[in-house]
Amino acid sequence: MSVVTRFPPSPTGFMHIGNARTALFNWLYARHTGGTFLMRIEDTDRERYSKEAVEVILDGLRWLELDWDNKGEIYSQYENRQRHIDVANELLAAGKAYYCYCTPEELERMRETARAEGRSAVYDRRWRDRGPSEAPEGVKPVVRIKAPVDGFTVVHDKVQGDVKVENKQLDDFILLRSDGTPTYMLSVVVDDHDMGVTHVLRGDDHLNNTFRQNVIYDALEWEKPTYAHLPLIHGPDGSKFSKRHGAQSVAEYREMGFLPEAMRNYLLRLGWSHGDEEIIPTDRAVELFELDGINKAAAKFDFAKLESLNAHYIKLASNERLMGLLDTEYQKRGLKLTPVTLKWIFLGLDDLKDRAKTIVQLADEASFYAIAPRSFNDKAQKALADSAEILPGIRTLIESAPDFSAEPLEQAFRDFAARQADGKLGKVIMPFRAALTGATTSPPIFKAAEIMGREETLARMDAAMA
RNA sequence: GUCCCCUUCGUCUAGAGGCCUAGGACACCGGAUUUUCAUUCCGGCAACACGGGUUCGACUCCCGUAGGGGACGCCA
Repeated sequence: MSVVTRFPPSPTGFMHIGNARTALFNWLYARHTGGTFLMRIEDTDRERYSKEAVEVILDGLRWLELDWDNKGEIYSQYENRQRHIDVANELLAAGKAYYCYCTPEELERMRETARAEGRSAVYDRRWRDRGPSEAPEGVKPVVRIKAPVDGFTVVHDKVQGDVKVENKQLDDFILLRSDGTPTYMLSVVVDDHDMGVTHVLRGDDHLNNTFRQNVIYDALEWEKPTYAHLPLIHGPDGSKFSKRHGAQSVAEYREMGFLPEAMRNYLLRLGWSHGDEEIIPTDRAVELFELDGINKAAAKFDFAKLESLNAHYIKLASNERLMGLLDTEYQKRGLKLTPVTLKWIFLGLDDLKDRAKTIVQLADEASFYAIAPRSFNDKAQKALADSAEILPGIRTLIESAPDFSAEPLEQAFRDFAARQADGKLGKVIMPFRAALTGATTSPPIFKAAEIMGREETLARMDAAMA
């Protein structure tokens, strides 16, 4: 039987990093097995629903390059609501579900009692065996399922193993609300069944729900999917990953200059492993991804490791792609690139990309090509001042160099340093670097000079000396 | 409170009873390379939560304790 997985986010307005990993795992498993990866939006909560919120999720998925099948169609839980209602009515007709006329106040009291008595099940099943003839006037009932009262239920989970819970911990939960709309618990089961989902990979926080969902599967005599509950991602301090830990949504990571393939590699290794392999590009991940490589314990998010992976993938990225990324980054900054500066950056990229951990950093480091320094930082000023007396000599060097390319230029500087600066290379190179970039750190400076050419180099030198 | 899950270096993890003197990666510290900063390369520091069992032998199996997390909605 072919594998069918699914990713069912609710449109909350942003794509949480944990959800992104869930999507990745579902996608990988489908791709690995040659199965199908489906997309469904859990949009039954109409108050929260908006088209924009859905788009945000889809954008996140597209950015991560996790494509879904079924010709790109997206299932809508809301659109299937009639089917969910029909199923509930079937259960009602079969005597496997019943109307419950409890008021919210009654329920609240039951909750208090349950808690006081140290029970986890809340509802006391008072309407389970009463007929609708006893129904109070004017109360709209909910539909509840008849869950097993005795014994225990076991969930066979691919990650957590066999998890056993006593049935008395569960109560007769709601299928249809008093306004007739289906609850999440019912809808997931029906949709998963109708979509032919064979493997449910989702966050650990759903493990408890699984017991309830299985009650529905059993009542309907449907075959249950294979479950794999993924451990959660925690913040660096071990608590739930929240705003104060930094970026929560994939969109923010994109903003910060992370590459999607780096995100995928990092997220994959957060909770999944294959021996000692660390650098796992996506095609390799598809080849290797098995459920038994999933770890059971929650993992803490580590920005430093993400950055190091990102640096790795930046080095691998083509200069053409990097140019595109830089272009959008500079647009955000309102910095306009001319055909000339564009070319300079492109030529400088081989040196630049070895140094950056993020696209944002890359843009920072490349920006001296785009704009001549308008000011000099403290260290640069000092370098310029310390070498004030030999600045004219450096200028002449630039002006008269017979071959304005990196190596001969460097040789000329070395010779000059030997003659005019007691052999101290730094004394001539640092002010030169400062003049060209406005800073005392930069990519190899003679290469940069070669790229910008004699004219620009001279102009910057003059500006620095002014 | 009740139920469920988890626990190896600071972090992500390898480890399926002897292969473990517990391995790798990131971070950190040192060194080499280098015109700067990086990169790269070499080296170092650093962990089986605790207590009981089982076994000839336990990081690996069992029980308990502690700590962490999750779930207990007419939300999803």
